[in-house]
Amino acid sequence: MSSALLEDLRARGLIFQIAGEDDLPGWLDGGVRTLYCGFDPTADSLHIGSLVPLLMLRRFQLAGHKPLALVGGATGLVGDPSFKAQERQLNTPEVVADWVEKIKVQVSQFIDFDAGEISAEVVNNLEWTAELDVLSFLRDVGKHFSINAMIQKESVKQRIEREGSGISYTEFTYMILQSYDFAELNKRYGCSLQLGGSDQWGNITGGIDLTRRLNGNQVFGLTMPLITKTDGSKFGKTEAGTIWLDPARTSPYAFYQFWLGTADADVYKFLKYFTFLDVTEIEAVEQADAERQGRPEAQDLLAREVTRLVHGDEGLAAAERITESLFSGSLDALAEGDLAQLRQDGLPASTVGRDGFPETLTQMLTEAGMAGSGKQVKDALGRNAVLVNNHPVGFDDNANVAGCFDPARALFQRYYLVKLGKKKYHLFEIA
RNA sequence: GGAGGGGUUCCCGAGUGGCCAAAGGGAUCAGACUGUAAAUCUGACGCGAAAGCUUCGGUGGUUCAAAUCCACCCCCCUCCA
Repeated sequence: MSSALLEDLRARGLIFQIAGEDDLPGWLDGGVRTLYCGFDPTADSLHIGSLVPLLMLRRFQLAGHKPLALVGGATGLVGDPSFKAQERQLNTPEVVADWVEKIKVQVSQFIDFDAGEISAEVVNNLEWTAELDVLSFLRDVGKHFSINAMIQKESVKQRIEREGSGISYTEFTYMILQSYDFAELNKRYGCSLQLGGSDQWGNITGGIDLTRRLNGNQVFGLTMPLITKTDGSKFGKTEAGTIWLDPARTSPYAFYQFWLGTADADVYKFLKYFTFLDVTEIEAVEQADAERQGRPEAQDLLAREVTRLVHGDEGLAAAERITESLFSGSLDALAEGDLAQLRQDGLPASTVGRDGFPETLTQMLTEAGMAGSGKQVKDALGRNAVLVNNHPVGFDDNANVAGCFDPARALFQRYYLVKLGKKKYHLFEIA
């Protein structure tokens, strides 16, 4: 392997499989190459599961190649069955079109559009599929696919074999659509490499075959490993749900906290996956952490780097301000402006009128989103896990909301910082 | 179209007339221990502060009593045509 980029990716553990392995290094070293990775609009925002491929596009661009980010306006209408246990619910074309626009914007922040020859581009596969008619599709594209081969694909096998589920013709066709994308991008842009998660292997090799048949060109595929956690739980989900890239869905603060909570067993691996720090640098951090007893520094580094990548310096600053105030500073140190700032920065907060108090604290905290149900608040109250401006409140105080939010306890006459459990904070401004 | 199997609380999965808000596991939440980590242990886990209220694909019915029985309907899977 001669390409320095591939060496680096290999060292980061970012390469799972390569199609065309023998020729890929030479091809990459031979000049500016065009590559793509697709993102289907399954929501109005991507989540951190798409982060590795997004950063991957950037890694290639930094290495001197031209990245195309494909937003699946067409494939998003069909639904990818790869390794999915169940058939997916179809969204309306209007909804998908709306999501496409949002995801275009999101994807764009990771790649450079003003880089001359290697400027990135965003493309939408609806462009070349919208007016494709069924008969042409069947005759010109479908003819190249063998059902016998398709049902052998691991990605749809469980849907075909597993009792209790099934696969519609629609989803089964997804692979052909994606394959067609590759062939089309090859024709239009000379694109010859597709990146994707390891679950995309089948779709990618399908595209490679089709491109060879349709255009007579050799093209490549590269997949990244599925991101796993040592403890076996699913990456990217937390108590609060999915970690989104959209700050309106997951605040920079929550985002930062997510990375900060990475397990030791995963953190060095994640540094390699999710940051642009040198592998040697990451290894040095690991070494230093191992030699020092106690709290490692890697999580801080990871949280900082990734938050900056996704939310910029401002987002990072906001996240750090909140974290600093809540977890290391004392409340007394907070100035009035700080509290307003925390709220602005994305600390969960709400405004309640003093005469608008609900009957019970359980209601109040549940409504604020601090717990899923009153039972959970009740449990926390019973264990002294609820603090209002650092004063513990117990189950006896449940019906005494006004007492819990005693004006004498307020910060600056109106702020109450409520802590439930070890990590959940909510700022109440009592008007 | 025919035959068979199945739809249970977030997920998996028991439960075949009362002892069922429904076993068990997972996930999740809280506590202890810690490093805002992991592992472990403890508690909670339909909703409700409580009284109580609402669940077992849907609708009706039988019964003092149904997730469990009956009828019809919807959906999924397997095999046959």
